[in-house]
Amino acid sequence: MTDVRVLLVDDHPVVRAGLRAMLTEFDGISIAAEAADGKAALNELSRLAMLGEGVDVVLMDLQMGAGMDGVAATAAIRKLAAPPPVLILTTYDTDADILSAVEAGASGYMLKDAPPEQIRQAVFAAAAGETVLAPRAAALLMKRITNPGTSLTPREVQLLELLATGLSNRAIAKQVFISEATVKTHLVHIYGKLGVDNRTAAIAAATRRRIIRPPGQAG
Amino acid sequence: MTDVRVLLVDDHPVVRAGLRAMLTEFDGISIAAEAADGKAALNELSRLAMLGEGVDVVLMDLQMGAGMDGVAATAAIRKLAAPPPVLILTTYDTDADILSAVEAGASGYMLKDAPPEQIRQAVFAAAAGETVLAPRAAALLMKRITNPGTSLTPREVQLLELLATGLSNRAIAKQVFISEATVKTHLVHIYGKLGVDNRTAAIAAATRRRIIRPPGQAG
DNA sequence: CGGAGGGTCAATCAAAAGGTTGACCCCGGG
DNA sequence: CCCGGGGTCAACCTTTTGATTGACCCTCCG
Repeated sequence: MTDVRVLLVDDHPVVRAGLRAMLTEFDGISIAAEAADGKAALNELSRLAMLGEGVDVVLMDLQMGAGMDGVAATAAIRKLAAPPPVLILTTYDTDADILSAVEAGASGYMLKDAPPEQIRQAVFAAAAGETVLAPRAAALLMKRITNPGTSLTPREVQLLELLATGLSNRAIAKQVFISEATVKTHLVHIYGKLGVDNRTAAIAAATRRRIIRPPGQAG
Repeated sequence: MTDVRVLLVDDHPVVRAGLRAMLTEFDGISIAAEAADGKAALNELSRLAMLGEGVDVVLMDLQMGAGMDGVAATAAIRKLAAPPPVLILTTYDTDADILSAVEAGASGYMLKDAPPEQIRQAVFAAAAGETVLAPRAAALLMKRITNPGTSLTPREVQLLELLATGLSNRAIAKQVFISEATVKTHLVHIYGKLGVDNRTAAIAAATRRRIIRPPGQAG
């Protein structure tokens, strides 16, 4: 049986070097190519396809500073003709990260602090078409299925965004042409869903779960 | 001339492997040991010292999930008898990270997305007792010197960080062992310096100016 | 048709945050 | 030596926020 051919996608040269060193030490795994962002990954895939060299697993970081991010890249890869499984290997295990990765079609979700042996097993499992999830990722998905009623409505997300810009309840009310009382009602719902009890904690929680962009970030 | 002996401190096996692979490829650098957190780093230093094997540079990550974090570890190392220079190699370049690292006695501050050649040069520079700073870190420190009046004090930055995690004034007070009154005093100063009038706006302003990392991001 | 869920608003009370003033300590530099 | 900046704390008061309850109006869907 030939090696499992892996495409590394990570914007940090250090991390790529680490994965390369780690994975090439294992029998049965070889690095087909590397890419620093999502676009480069797609380029590599098509380049390798033209050479007749398949990729068995894409090892993808979610957080990438510039260019196409991991979620977009995963979604794009899954739209290819014969898409290889995408195994997410990232630093954070937040709800939004996990959910958006799974939604985008990832075959697995592992954390970078996992021991090498676990990463090795995950690569083989993904190559074999199996799904591999870090414990927290698995737990989250279970919880989502059993208890789907906890997601924020578009309106709540909108208020959350305004909240994060530093506006007061009154200012938010004026901004969206509702009363301050209604703003309060929404905030209570938001706090409940996020499991917090004040606005700054809501911003922190929503930012961490990538429900909203970090305050003050353009876009 | 013998190799520059480096102690790697990072909680991610992948990153350690990457740095090891990257650095050992350069002439004149060898890896003395590795550690997954601050405590382990101190242990390694004392172990190597007993063997008569010095360490020329400690390459330290700031963000480490469990155990002693990078700042505490740096401070602890600088208190040793013949402390090796500590070169911070981290993901973020916020004011808070930079300032606390420099205060703790770091000899340099580099970002993980720096090209390998820059990291190599930084290691040699640190080993030679020089100070190496990423552009943003250098700019921040220059600004501190030329214009200290309008910038936040370390204490204020510290409170700002806690603020951004969603803590109440009382919770912040307990966290840093001061009274709630003092927290309020600091916040008033912070609002004045940032030109805002409430805590959420302060978080937004501080995040936008990269004084603090976005709320909820690991650190 | 009749809920269910989302959005709107109000009244009320309790808690937290914000603004102001004044005070004390410590340290480093003119 | 004294002054200023940073850090600490207190008392007081105003404003904002949070919690609770109850209500009305939509629209979508079984």
